[in-house]
Amino acid sequence: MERRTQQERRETTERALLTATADLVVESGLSSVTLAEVGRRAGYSRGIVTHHFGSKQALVEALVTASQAGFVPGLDDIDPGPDRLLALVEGYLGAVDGIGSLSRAFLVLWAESVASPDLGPVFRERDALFRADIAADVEAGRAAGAVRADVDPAVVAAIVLAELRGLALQYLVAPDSVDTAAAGRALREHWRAVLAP
Amino acid sequence: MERRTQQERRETTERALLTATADLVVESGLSSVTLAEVGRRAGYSRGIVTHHFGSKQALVEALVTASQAGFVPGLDDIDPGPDRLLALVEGYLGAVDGIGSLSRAFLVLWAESVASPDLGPVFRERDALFRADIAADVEAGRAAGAVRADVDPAVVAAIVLAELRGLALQYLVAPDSVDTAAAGRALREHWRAVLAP
Amino acid sequence: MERRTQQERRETTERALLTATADLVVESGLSSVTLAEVGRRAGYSRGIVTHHFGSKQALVEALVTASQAGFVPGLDDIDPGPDRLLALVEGYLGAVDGIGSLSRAFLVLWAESVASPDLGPVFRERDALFRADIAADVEAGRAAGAVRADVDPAVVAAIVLAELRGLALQYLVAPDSVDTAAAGRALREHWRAVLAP
Amino acid sequence: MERRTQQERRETTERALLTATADLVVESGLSSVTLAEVGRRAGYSRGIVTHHFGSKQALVEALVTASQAGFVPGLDDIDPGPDRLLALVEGYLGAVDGIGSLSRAFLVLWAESVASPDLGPVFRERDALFRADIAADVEAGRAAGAVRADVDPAVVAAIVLAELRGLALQYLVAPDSVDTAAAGRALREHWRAVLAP
DNA sequence: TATGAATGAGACTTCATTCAT
DNA sequence: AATGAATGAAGTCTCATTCAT
Repeated sequence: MERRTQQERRETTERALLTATADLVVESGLSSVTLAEVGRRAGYSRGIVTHHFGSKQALVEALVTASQAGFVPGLDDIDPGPDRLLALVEGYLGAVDGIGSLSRAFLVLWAESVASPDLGPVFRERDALFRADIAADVEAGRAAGAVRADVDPAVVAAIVLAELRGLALQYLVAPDSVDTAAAGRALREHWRAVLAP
Repeated sequence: MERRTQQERRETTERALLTATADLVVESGLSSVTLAEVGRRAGYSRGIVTHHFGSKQALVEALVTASQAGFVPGLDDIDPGPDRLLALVEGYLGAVDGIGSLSRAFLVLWAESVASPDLGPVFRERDALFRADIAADVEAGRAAGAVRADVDPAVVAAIVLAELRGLALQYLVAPDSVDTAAAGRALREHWRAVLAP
Repeated sequence: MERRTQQERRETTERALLTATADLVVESGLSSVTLAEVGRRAGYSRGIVTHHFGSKQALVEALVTASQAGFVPGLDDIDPGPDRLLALVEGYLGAVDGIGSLSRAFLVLWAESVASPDLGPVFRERDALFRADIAADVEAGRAAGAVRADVDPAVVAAIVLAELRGLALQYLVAPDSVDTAAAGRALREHWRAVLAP
Repeated sequence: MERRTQQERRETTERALLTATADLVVESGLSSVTLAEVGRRAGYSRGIVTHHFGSKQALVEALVTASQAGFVPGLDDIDPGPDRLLALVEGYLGAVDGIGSLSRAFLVLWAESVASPDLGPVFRERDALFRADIAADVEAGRAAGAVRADVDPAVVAAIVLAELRGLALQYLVAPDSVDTAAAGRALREHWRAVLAP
């Protein structure tokens, strides 16, 4: 046992608890995760979660926050427009098979949020932001003449969101059933062709 | 009050219980549905569900079975091939805004099955069948020269499944956020263009 | 086991639960009463209290209500005035050594309500009513010339309340330390002498 | 910041902790006082109480001891007899509205001790001493011919204890409901009249 | 001296299930 | 067929206590 400051101990423990929670969420869903099991999985006691987060609700909120990091690096460096959309599609699906616990948990929580009064609002808002970004890409393309005038940005946004989350979930629950990288390349071509003037 | 046979009374009650369960699943998710609440919502007492179905597990299984009816009528009359795929895409998304309680519950259960050891296998299998049907359409089209040779049927199947379920769920949780009928028409055009030789 | 209606079963059980709760409150105080122990003491299971009352709070409220019956019979037949006050004092203290579980629990709850945000308001209100009744007796006596003009009804009321509850509690916690019947007779004489014009 | 010895710092902290405990006891009762809240209220951390007192039990014992100081100054200078009793009654009730945290906590603890296996014995013993003092005053008066022969010292003692504690508690929970100073003067007159030969 | 991380016993509550009515 | 009384397993949360910093 090394000497560590209280601050370090706290951070180490909380990270371990979030990771354990993420793993359990992916394995069996949020509602069947128990605080005792999270503590045990993280290598601590039954009461550790309450000690650190105060309640299950607060643990889940911390997990949602921690899991929200987008997993396409470098995307923010690209200006809004069709190229950014194409990079997002291929990048997202290309990264799916290497994502960590937290990102896997994000996908599961997104699915479970569909009928959850607690999670619902959070993910509704996040989906709206996601769609707004994509719609902005389409709008920018139309304004620059790089995208056909008759495509509806809102419809494109909804379809892309459906494709990315839907494929990622299929891969998550049955990795052998779908080649996400190939799907990413295919979708890049689709959208390139469909959006081109 | 008409006279009815015992059989009829039983069926009426069970249908009411399944509908009540479906509504509750859509409202707040399967895990927060309680047998007492199902009975109350259906207009009966706390014990009615156990009396009819024996256990919660049996109720859920009955709901899953009852909710599985595909909601694109007439699809079985079309021969496998790209036309059937196009009809499915447009028909599915065109029907989304009019589906009943049971079909809405199916979508929610599908989402919740992602991390559920109980529901998971059932929906995994159903997804596989869905993809197989779509892949068969693509294969048939390739064999007949009506589809480009370089499209991968499995990739198309996974993408279409993602699009349909993903858009339906977006509509379910936020009806104002997506125009499913427009998305259906757009996707029909996409696939027509992408699959054409 | 006799046959009984559901209604009878429910009433029998609830009465048993309230009595068990009262006994436990007298023995060790409200805050150390557990629902499991109440169930066990009443001859039922751990979960029976929640089944019948829904929560500990509701059980306590039911106990407070059930324990509030005044324990001086026939007092309501006497008109307001000093005679009623004298009858109350002697009757109350004469009855103390024969009171049942519920009335004993009432005394304990009154004592515990002193610093309890939950019980406090209920007993504050009840004390106010008690004092109002006594003050009314004094007022009526003054109006009729049967009580000295210079006694303050509010002061008398507060003192009588203090005497009755204070003596009853002393008897409850240490029956050998105080002869409540003798105290009742003595107080009757005190008040007769003090109130007389 | 003055320099102080370790001893002084320790005493300052412990006094702050006892005062904080007393305030919390008055506000919401002993059983809902938590060590963490005591520490916080006193301006320290969660662990401070354990650090100084070792356990909750020890804290409570220290509070009971510290709160026991009688609050009628000068009483010990009067010889046993009816005059001392009269001075006690009027002095006690005259001082009630100015007592500090610790004395308020004493009253609350006395009430809560009614059904507390822990506190009970301590306060039983203290009540017995209190009654013995009063009974001694009555006895002394009878021996000196200053008190009627037919009064029972034990009965007087129990009644006086009931009156003082009962009125003090009424004032504590509802200061507007009782004028303790007026009650003190009234009771002094009562007892003077009742005890006189 | 003081803080606060970690533990675990024990409480309340929910809820599927069993069974008498 | 239907009700609802009773059970008990399992979860969340509180909190005194121990111990590292």
